[in-house]
Amino acid sequence: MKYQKIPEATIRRLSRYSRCLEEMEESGEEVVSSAQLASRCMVNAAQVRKDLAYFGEFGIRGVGYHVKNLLNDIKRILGSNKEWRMAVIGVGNLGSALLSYKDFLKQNYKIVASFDIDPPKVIGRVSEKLGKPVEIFHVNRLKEIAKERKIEIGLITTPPSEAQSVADLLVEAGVRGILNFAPTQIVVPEGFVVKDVFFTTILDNLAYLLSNN
Amino acid sequence: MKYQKIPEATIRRLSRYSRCLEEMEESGEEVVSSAQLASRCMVNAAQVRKDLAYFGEFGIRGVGYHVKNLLNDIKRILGSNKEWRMAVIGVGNLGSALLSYKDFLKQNYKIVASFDIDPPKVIGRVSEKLGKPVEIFHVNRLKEIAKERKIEIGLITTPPSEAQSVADLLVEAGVRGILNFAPTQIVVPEGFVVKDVFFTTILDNLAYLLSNN
DNA sequence: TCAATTTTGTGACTCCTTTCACAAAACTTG
DNA sequence: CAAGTTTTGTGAAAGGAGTCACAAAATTGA
Repeated sequence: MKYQKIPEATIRRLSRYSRCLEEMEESGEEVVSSAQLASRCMVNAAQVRKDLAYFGEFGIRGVGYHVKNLLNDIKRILGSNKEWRMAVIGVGNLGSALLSYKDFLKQNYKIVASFDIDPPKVIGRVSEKLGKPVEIFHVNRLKEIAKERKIEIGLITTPPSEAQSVADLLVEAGVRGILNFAPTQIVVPEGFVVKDVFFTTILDNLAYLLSNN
Repeated sequence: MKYQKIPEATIRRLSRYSRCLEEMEESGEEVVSSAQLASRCMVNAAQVRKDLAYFGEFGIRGVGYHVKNLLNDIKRILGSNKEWRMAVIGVGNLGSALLSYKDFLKQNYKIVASFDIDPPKVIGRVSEKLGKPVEIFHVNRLKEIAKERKIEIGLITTPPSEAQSVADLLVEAGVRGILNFAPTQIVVPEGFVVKDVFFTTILDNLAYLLSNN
């Protein structure tokens, strides 16, 4: 295998494979072929093999892939085998929903702090939801707490008007990854990564497909 | 302009242009060039023009595009000019956050009903949040209410274990569009459309980028 | 009115992604 | 152990998507 640039789409699919493999592992399946995994993930079997080929050889010809091993390998590739420490900034409706979002716990994504301009307002509701409540700090302590708690990813769930200034704070605090739920484009320096989650963009997509089919 | 298949990516970008144009309209800008719009949306100027060219000619050579007209045209193309009637199924933390999600109101996406297995549990919290509270029905009334209220898009925010059966109900009720927040693959017949919003998939993406840069 | 300027719309090119097709490798069975 | 079967890994082909570069169209100003 020679080195090549890895397509963004490949990474997205790896995450999908990872999820499917987890389900398979839970239901006790030990070996899986590229064709089985592909049909489960709604992709082409050659695609599965090619995606994996970017990173090495993981299968046994004539047999397939060991579910457990492949899952580990994919998680190692994605970097989702380690625990990622996250903070939520903006503890409104969406923010507090994320604080108690169960799928984060199953995967290795852990929210270790949260921030708001008006911290006390929601403490009660959040702590009642979880076994171990996530503390809510005032935003002006973001830099301090982010360093202290080694936060690596920030989830921005503020109103759009505040998103860029929160992003600036995160950058200043050295938080290199941002998941932006605020429906506005934010800009960060080289070396930092922003991924947007814009519900209305996805709805626009759906609306287009529904209008034209 | 001859007919061509329109790339999925083009549709996503149109939604982005739409958002930028809205901001421009609000700030009183009347005319915009492809270069300006492009830099604002972080894409190539030729890309903007090509995306639009799939659907016709909207600009004036030597001048640019009229913000207002272009915005209308794009919304018409996307189908986001009409009001879309939606339902939330699964009124947990995420579901109720969506019920009071402000950006839906600004765009033409309206939640007109919600469903849960245990409807009364959250009524108080939801209704207190909004001017006009969204009613919560028992899931077994989904088909009935969906038809009555002309629901076109369903937002699935149940636990993953229930997602497929909820999708089946939506299909049965003739709800053609599904936005799936439950972290599991769901299957629908030809003619129905599912878009997934998997937070952990996006985090996996982020994790990969952070691990390898 | 006409030359200079601006900016669109688009054919051609390049680059990237997916699919195909088959040799190579491992396992199975008699 | 050898022939048959299965399934991987991968070069080559096909298919899409993004960028470039320029003619065409509109405006401006003298």
